[in-house]
Amino acid sequence: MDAPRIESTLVSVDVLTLRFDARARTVLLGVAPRALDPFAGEPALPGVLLGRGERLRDAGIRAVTGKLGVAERAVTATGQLTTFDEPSRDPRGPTLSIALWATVDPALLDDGPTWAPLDGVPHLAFDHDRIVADCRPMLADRLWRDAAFTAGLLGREFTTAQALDVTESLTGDRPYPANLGRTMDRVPGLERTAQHAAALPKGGRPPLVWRWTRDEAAQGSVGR
Amino acid sequence: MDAPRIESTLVSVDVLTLRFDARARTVLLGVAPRALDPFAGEPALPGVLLGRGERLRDAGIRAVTGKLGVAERAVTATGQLTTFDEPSRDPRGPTLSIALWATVDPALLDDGPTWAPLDGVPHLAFDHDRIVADCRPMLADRLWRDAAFTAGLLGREFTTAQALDVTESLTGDRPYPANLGRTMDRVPGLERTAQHAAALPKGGRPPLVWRWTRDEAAQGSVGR
DNA sequence: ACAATAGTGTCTCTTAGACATTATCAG
DNA sequence: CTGATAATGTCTAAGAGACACTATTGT
Repeated sequence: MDAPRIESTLVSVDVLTLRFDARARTVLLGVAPRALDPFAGEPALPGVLLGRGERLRDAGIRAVTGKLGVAERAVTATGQLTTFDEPSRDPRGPTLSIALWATVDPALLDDGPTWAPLDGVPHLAFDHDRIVADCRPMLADRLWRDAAFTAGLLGREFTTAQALDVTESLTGDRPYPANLGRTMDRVPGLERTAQHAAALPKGGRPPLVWRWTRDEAAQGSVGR
Repeated sequence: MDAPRIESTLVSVDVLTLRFDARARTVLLGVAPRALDPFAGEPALPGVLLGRGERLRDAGIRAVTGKLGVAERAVTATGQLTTFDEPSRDPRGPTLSIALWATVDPALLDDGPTWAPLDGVPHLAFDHDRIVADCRPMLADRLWRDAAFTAGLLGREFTTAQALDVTESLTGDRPYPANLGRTMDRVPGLERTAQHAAALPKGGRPPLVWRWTRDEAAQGSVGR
């Protein structure tokens, strides 16, 4: 390697980990208290330094598994958001932060990490408040337009009611069911089945089931 | 700095530099033959290694001024696209490439660099063919939605005909003038004036002039 | 029957797309 | 006047948004 070393910039990967809590009917963001200084004990996005030759996706999974305690197989999809480059964003020295998103399957979760509702994320270490604020519209924009993201968040099968809940969590307002149904009808690879899920314990008409025809999970393109 | 050095990944910045050629009625991409190995002599996107603590925008300007010979004040706007992380994309070793866009004012250009029409970019060094292919839709998507990008490309004032040319170059098909006019009417900060520009030497009705009310150039947000 | 939840038909308004027509220049 | 270029009125189709109404459950 003939390239400079000392002068090269460090690269970290910070992950906005999303999980849909069907019972609470909201999308949660994974945050973990920092183990080390700086900001020891304060909540932060899970992040790691990118290893030499490491893929962004691999580093992201390393962050999510290591700092959130999520099993690797629970990570259903990942993708890239944007890069933050303020030299002073890390007190240890100039460090690039490449923000990624990841979706996890709630069924495969151990307990332990902290999950905060997307509205109501606590104050975070570093510039992570800004990262969350800047990236939130990008996440909302991905819903129903990025199949890997949507499938990763909602799972292989889901009901119309869950789709409504996720949409409300991400975009901030709840669509009319008929309109969301039309939107979903136009999503490639998503199919409206004739099945109905079980009704809620409180009663009410059982909701319809939607299913991905292709395997939309396990894509999570990073870097294209 | 307590962070690892040898193991840190190198970061380069590669710039898709766009310039509108009003006479040729197309958008051109700046490419420069590489001075050094690898790929010496082959055309490539202008790129530099990111310095420690350097902002992405500054590195991008360094690449454009250094490798394309464009004056710094000719760079009207810059922004971020996406990051490419294949470890083998640079034969010298694993190097991240953060793709940026930059727009330059054609009036402030020296000659020398090579400009290729967006359709008809030659084969480029490294994985730059793929970078161009992947980023082109992102550029088309920015037009009329990112005021800094659009103003950077078209300048402070421009005609409807030029807007049609730029749209055709970026998106691949030419909108109907009436429809593009309605699109532009809805762009915040863009105003339809009553002035007409000079007609072409060949004759024809003189086109209308559009003007940015706010100073939309010189924004070029990178990293937000 | 009633409360709770979900699905659907349909009306309106906005936007996108497509032309045909009209307007203004040089020669 | 003719050829060239540009602007605009308008028709149609598609999509977004908003409700009202119907359907299916548990108690």
